[in-house]
Amino acid sequence: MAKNLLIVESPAKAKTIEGYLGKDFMVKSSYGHIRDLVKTDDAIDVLNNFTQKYEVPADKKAVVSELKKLAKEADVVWLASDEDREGEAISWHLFETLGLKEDKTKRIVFHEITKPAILRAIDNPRKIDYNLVNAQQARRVLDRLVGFELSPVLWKKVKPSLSAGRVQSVAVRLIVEREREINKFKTTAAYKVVAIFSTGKQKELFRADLSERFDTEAEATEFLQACKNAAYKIESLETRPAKRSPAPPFTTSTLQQEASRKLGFSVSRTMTVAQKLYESGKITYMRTDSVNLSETALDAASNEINKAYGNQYHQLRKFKTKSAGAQEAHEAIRPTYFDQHSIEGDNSEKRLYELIWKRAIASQMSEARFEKTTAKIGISTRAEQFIANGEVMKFDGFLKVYIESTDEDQDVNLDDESGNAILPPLSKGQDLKAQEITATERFSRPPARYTEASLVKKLEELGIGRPSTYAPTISTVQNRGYVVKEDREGKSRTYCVFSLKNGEINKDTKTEITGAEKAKLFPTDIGAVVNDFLIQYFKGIVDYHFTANVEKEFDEIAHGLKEWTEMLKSFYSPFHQEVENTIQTAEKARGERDLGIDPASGKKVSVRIGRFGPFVQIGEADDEEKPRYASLRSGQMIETISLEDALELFNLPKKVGAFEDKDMTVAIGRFGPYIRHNSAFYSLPKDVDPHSVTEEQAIEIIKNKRIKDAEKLIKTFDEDPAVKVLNGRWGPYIEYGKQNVKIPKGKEAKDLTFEEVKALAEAAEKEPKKKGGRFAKKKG
DNA sequence: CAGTGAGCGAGCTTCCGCTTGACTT
Repeated sequence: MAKNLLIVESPAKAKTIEGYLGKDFMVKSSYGHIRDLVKTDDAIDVLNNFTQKYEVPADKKAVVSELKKLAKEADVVWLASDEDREGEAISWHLFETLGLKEDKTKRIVFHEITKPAILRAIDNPRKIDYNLVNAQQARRVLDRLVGFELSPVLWKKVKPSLSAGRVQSVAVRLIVEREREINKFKTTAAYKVVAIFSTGKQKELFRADLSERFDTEAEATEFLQACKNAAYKIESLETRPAKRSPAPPFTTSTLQQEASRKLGFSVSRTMTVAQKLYESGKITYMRTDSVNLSETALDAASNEINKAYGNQYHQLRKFKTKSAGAQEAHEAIRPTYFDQHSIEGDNSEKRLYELIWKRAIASQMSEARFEKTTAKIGISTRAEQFIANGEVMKFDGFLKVYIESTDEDQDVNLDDESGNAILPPLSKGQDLKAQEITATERFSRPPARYTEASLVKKLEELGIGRPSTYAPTISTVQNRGYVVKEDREGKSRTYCVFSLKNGEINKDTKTEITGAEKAKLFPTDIGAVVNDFLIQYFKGIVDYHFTANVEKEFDEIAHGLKEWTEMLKSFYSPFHQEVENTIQTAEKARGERDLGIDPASGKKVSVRIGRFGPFVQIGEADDEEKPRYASLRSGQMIETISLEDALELFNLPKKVGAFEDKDMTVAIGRFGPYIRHNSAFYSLPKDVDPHSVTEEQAIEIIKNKRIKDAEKLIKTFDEDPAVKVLNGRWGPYIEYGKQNVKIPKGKEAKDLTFEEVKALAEAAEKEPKKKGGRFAKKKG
């Protein structure tokens, strides 16, 4: 039996460390926290110094009983959870739950999983830091109090099953407020002028931008007129060195951002793939806020750079974290072995690994050096100048392996073509010819909608959330129906281009698509209503700085400067009072908005949230004639829908013809337009306008749907035609009434008899639905 | 899913932060 039991949080980490230590050590994992507050409302006794009731959740019982047994047999138990607030609390919970003895327990910490770091830690054990534990308890209790007192207020005043919390409610607020900024944004147009100059020599053409823009068409054309007979001359020429340095190695948040931009991964996909890489020993821990690399890693990176690129490419760098809330219990995310430039695995694993490898290697490489040239070109007839920028790379440095992208790279930005071109040899005073000068109408752009990754970036800047919660938070706000991730089609708009060529000015009108969005976060009506409600009644909680402020107090607790129960008391009593007041005084929030009067009937038109989502109502409940209702379509919101668009929703359902002796009607449901035929539903393809569907189109759509359904169908039964055996995404299944039943292995779907199908369905109904893990998806 | 939108009311929902597999129509 091992004399020493060492407990870490992650099983993959346990395996690695066991390899570093001798057979005297058994290394086990707690799988994160082993206890949590009970799920009920009596988890915290607020009248009695916030005394907490903890329990070991069902899925942790086995871990705890195994650890308990091993701890009893060991001479010394080493608590080696992470060195941060949560890690310290895990050690304390282990100490309490496993019934450890003070004199047989040692607390150790390390920030990197390397042999010297582990051995050093074992040589320097300490005691559990109860100040840090108290800071964690304050954090945990505050989050529970906020979440479990606010959410029920929403159930009463808005809608059941909603939720609010310190983190999620701010995430929703960011998205709601960004959407409103976009809605109220006023686009302005200006003319941007670009010239193509030639030196006179063959093929020596380059581009230069005018230093100013023109607000009106008249000013732009006046400028081009003046250019007709102008002479151009280089008035100044400046060349200066420039350099660019590599970014630090990845943290969770920067990995999520870069994987989103470069690989198109969602935040959760990045984490799933990274988890696989971590478990197979290819990268270090993937939930980290640290940009630090271990000495071992710095050496390995240095060796690899010298070997692969030469030592002029190596530059030792130590990065400091910029994010305020960082706890830095781990290293930055880096490859375990720098000499592995790529790995075996599936495609996404390979790509993510390469991204991590490149970023980590580049962070230890020398800067890239450039020579930047700026030429200012005078116009004989005008005061403005054209400016040409050129850039020549003198030494590639870290750019040999890695170019960091930015959010702006994703947007199509026609204004941003300037910069890095190569200029021909130029000299001061040189005369130039203008081949072509164009003045193009360009529009100002509203702030960008959040992507999952840019929301994570913003949350991290505000110090809200932790590496382990960024991905789950994004799921939560979507599962609650506060936010949707969607593509939206853009609108086309026209713009003018004036060009001066061969002494003539031509006007051209072009069209472009604007406002198209891909995988962006949009608020829903319920998200907006909940947000406004929280801002009205709980301004302090949804304040962008609330987390940062309480974090300061948690830090004081951690340093022994503040009593954790005192901190909670001064927070809780005014907060609880607000909760009580709100329950007493607040009206039910339905997000109602009046749109005006329906010209056809003279009745009031309003929009609000109902049981089935947002809808328009014409007329009022106490009118003699009943009000008429229609659901809003996806993409329409209460706060932005126009009277015209709202009335348009009532032009349907509409008969479009008949097929097989039954009428076909087109209508718009919550999930978009559809055709109803013989009590069946057929969704309209996205490119078909529901208001102008023809009979032929409708028949075509119905036929296509039937063909697709027939392809899925394996068999039906004479005994009950509603029962079907179908081919699904994960193999064959039975559709029996409202439930779908999986077909057990070893059964051929096409050989099933009706009796067998019935038996399977009934067995499935009796069997209580297996619950997934603690993280199984819940229905939204 | 989609057509609806009254009202009653039992019983339920909910937080953030550590961790992995189990699970999916």
